Order: sequence, then structure tokens, then C-alpha cells
Amino acid sequence: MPRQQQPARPARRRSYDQFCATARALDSVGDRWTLLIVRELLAGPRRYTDLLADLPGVSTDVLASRLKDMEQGGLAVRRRLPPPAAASVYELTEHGRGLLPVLTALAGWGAPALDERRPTDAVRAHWFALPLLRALDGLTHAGVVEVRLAEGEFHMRTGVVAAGAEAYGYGPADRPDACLVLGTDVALALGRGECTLAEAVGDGRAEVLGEGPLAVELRGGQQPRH
Amino acid sequence: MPRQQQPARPARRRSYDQFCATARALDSVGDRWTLLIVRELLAGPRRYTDLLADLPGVSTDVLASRLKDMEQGGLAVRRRLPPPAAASVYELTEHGRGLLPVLTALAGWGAPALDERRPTDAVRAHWFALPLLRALDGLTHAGVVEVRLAEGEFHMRTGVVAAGAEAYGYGPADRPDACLVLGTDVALALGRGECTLAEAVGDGRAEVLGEGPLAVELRGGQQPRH
DNA sequence: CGGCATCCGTGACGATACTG
DNA sequence: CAGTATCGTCACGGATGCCG
Repeated sequence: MPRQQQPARPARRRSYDQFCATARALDSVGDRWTLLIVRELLAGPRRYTDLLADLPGVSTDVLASRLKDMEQGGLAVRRRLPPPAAASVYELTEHGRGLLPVLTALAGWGAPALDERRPTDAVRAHWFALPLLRALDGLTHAGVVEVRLAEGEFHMRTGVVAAGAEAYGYGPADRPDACLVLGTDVALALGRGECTLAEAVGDGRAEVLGEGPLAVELRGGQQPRH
Repeated sequence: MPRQQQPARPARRRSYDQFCATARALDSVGDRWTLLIVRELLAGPRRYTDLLADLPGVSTDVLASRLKDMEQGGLAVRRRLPPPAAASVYELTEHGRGLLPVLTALAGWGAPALDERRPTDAVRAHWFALPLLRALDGLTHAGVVEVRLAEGEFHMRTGVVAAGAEAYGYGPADRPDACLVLGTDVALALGRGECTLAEAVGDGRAEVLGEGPLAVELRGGQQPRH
């Protein structure tokens, strides 16, 4: 009689029942939509409705259920905003932010599949953050880079990312150390590793604004490793 | 009229329909069991029945369906063995082997969840390969390490892994450069990054057999990076 | 309006049985 | 050995309703 469910109400989700680190990870984040919710929350705290808007296709009950699972799994917390705004946001815990390497690895592997944009495909600017984080992985200078694409803007943190800091975020940055203006095609090529940012700047296909050390490094003043 | 399915027979699988590298990756490998099948095939070619045996809980039709999806997605190929053995094996393509960083990242994140072994958990020796590969990531000497656990044996390739070579495999190695004898608890601690192999060898909780440069490095003759 | 809960149709999943 | 067939169950996707 396998999978005997004791009458506990929370009705624990289906497990792979394998003593394996990968299987345990997939027990937590292997369900449909979960890793994409993490991708959204890696950009910062978000409200339920905003998540719904940036995850086209997810149904309301599935999103609510996943968020509840993620709370129970210690991936995210629900935080009530101060009175002026009568709303609450969902926010990754440090454990949840630990999924960043998983997401960047997945993005690196999936980037070559971004060759054609299908007419049914949704787009958000910050979805380019994960591939670009990989492309700029070798930078020595830490700081915040604002990225401007035709699809919109986002910002990301270069260099060693502190444990408590978010790796990227929605919209423009408060005080960016550098500003990166890119076409979609260049962003895709960078994500695929087909060219470096220094090469794209040299070709005039990318533009770096700013004069700080990070901006200089982005332009190729110091070659990033590998 | 969303998601209008044209009468094409292959009935394309459900897609996230997002122009995002991560979403594209999950379109390919986001289905239940797929990444665990990849974990199995990363150890080398396997027959259908062997996969069924090492993936307890998967049903026959789901395994057949996933393998077909993986063939169609260019992740794996089915290869018929020469006449003596009237069977065929499934084998990862180079594209499929590119998922190794995704699997190691997932294993690294999931390793802390391996604190208790539940009575329903299945175990295979080679499931420890991914966390151990991470733990030995900084090694400078390339070679093949045979790992002996209470649960069984497997082997893995250290140093820079050539594109065509498998990162790990089932059972003992043909001609190992070093041999690693571990208890389960030490294997878990290594996977969690709680200690280094040199420390475990120093404590006598791990044993390294062999005299080549790789064996020396494993013992801590040269400290692995970080 | 934000944050779900409910209902329903479809399809994916899991277990078993069966076949070439 | 390597799957296909069948079937019951559950998860998913879409729409709508409720409630603070």
C-alpha cells in the first residue's frame, strides 16, 4: 500500500521519494510554474496581481496554490505592506534566492532556443536579466547596471552578489553605476555567448553610458575573464 | 480564441509561450520526470528497462512518452545495439549533456534537504555523483575517480570535462586514477559543502586509494580552490 | 481592487494488464 | 525486453463569484 496519506490536511504534494539531492530539489521547485515564479521574485517583492500579469497563462488558483507551497517550503514569505498601501507582497527568502544559480544555468542552456520569437510569445524586459547576468559574470567591479531594451528597462547587480541583495530588479535603477543600451538581437547574442559586450560596444551595436570604473570595464577597458 | 491547436498530429506539448530563455528551457525539460531521466542518462547510455528500475515510481507509459519527447527535442537518441544484444539504448546528445550545469546547480541547492532519509526513499549510488562533482569542482588534475559507497559504486571525471565525455558513470571505473571510499554521512557533508575532502581524509572519515597526482590532490596535497 | 475559492472540462499522471 | 492499452484519479487552465 504505497503513498499512504495520513489524514493531515495540508496534503503534502507528490514527492519523487528518492534520496537524491536533485530529486529533493525538484520536490520543491519541480512543479509547473514554480521556477518561473521564482524568476519573477528574484527581481524583488511583488504583489499577487503583478505576478499574475507577468506570468501570462497561469491560472489564479494555481498561482495561489504555488505561492502557498513556496511559503510552506520556506522559499518565499508573504509580507503585509504598511497601512498606506492596503496590500501584501510576496518575497523570496534567502533559501529561495539560493535558486539564482539554478535559474542562470537554465537560462544559459535555454538561450539558444530563443532564435525565433513566436507570435504567441509574451515578453518582459527583466526576463533578459538572467542571460545577461551570465554574460557579465566575470566582471571584477561591483555595482548596479541599468539596462535599457526596446522592451523596457531593468537593472542588475554585477560582481559578487551579497547574500541579502537582489541580483536584478524591475525598472530603472535608483543610482546606476553604468547604463547599458542594447537592441534585442545583441541581448540575445550576449545571452548565447556568441559575442562579448566589449565586442558589441566596439561594433556600435551596444552603448555604455557612465564614466565610473564599472562603465569602463563594461566597455572593455579591462577584459572580463574567459 | 487562445491556444488554437492546428490539426498537426504530434500535438505539441504545452508551452509557456514566453520569450524567455528560462521558460524555453522549461518547455523542454520542465515536465515531471524529465530532469531525472537526464540525471540517469548523464551516467551513460541505458536501456528502457534499466531506466524503469532506477526511476522508481515512474509509470511505463510516462517513461516511454518522455523518451519520445526527449528524442524529438534533440536531447537524446535511441541507438540500436549490435546484433549480439537484441536491445536498444537511450543516450544523451551533446545538447542533452549540456544540462549538466543545471543538474549540478539543482543538486547543490537540494543537498541541504538530504538531512533525513525517509523510509520510502529509494537510493542509488550514482545519485551522489552530482553533489560530489560540485564538491570536487576546483581540482586541477584531470582523471577518473572511482567512488565506493555503502550503497554501491560509481565513477566520475574530474577536472575540465571534455565535450564528448560523460561526467560520471555507473559502477566501478575501468582504470581509475584514484579511488574514494566514503561513508554516506561524509558524502552528504561534502555535497552540502560542510567540509572539504581534505578535511574528511584528515579526520579518517574518508579514504583515498592510489598514488597518482590526482590521488595526491584529493588527499589535500594541493588545496582545491575555495 | 486585491486575493483568492469554486466549478468545470481537458489532459497529464500512476498503476496494472497485456502484447509483439 | 520494450513498450502499448486501458482506466481511475488528480492537476491544470479558464471563467466566474465572493469577500475584505
